[in-house]
Amino acid sequence: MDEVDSAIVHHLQVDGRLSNRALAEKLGIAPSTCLERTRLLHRRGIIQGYKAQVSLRALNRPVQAMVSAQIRPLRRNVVAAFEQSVTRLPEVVSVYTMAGSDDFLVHVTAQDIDHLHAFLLDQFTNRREIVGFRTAIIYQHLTNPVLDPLPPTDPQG
Amino acid sequence: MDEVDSAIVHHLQVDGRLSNRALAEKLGIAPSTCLERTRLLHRRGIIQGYKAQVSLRALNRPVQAMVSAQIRPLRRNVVAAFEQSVTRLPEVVSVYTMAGSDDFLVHVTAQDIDHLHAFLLDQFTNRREIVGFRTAIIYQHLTNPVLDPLPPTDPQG
DNA sequence: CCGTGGCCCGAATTTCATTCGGCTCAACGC
DNA sequence: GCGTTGAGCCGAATGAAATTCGGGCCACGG
Repeated sequence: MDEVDSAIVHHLQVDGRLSNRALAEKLGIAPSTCLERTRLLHRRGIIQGYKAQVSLRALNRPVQAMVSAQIRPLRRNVVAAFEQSVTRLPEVVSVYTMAGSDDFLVHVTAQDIDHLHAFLLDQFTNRREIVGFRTAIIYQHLTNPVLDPLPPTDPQG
Repeated sequence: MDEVDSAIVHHLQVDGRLSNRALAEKLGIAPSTCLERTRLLHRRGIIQGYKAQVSLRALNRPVQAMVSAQIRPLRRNVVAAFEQSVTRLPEVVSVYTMAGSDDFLVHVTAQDIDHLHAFLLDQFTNRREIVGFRTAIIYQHLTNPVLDPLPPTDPQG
């Protein structure tokens, strides 16, 4: 993971369909070298894959909310079952398993407020293990376009 | 946005580097047709781009946290400035602008707990507009691999 | 019945991915 | 000092893919 690797990762985060030749040219290395580097990044699990970014509006999902939930008992199998089943629901974008007063944050999307409400009644109110949840509407979700490696500095410095 | 378009979006969410030929074959259409469809999805803004998925461990960011913050005054320019500047910080993955008791949720990553603490002291404690924030550690972050269009059903049904 | 436009197709061309033999250089042992 | 070894890089050659484009099919409207 030298600086060439970092640059590859950086550029592929900006444009995941960048051609190998174009990438090589950006870095000032030969296409064959670039290909080998990139393949190694895959094999080492540093690049885990590529995904198209899709407009939530176009997917008929303009309403977003964050649901914080507490479940009991907090046993391994209960936690794992909750994570797995909730992640699979089509309305769910992602699930954060948390330390603190909430056990989970669930990012959900829906067609409109009515569907959001129906979803919560069907999927959260009904579950035995959920002892409480709160829903907060998301006005906007901004994402950092690129995550580069953080330098190994001293936190004091 | 017929079912062929949905299938294209679906497959490119699973594998953003799927070749046009392979995609065409999956859908049972000609490569030229598939290319035209896909280009239209780009032009209409339905597919917004492609991003490599990168291991946070490999980027030296094994620690994740969710920071909920309240800012005052809740004026348009203050809100926008906060969103913009925070999203740009390298430790920040994404920023949710919220309705409810918290104004923002900020997903942050750091090398370790010490760096997380230093980051919060530097970037949150110092800001005038932040009147309070709480930090919760994220044990795990699961993501739904695919977001398909939600059907236009009745929420009661 | 006869355009017209939307959508699709397949062949041709250009560009790209991938392979592979060879080069350089630094580290190592003798 | 000197040969060996291995890692990493390069560029030409080959095969595959992206892209273009002329044309076919079909539903629709006059």
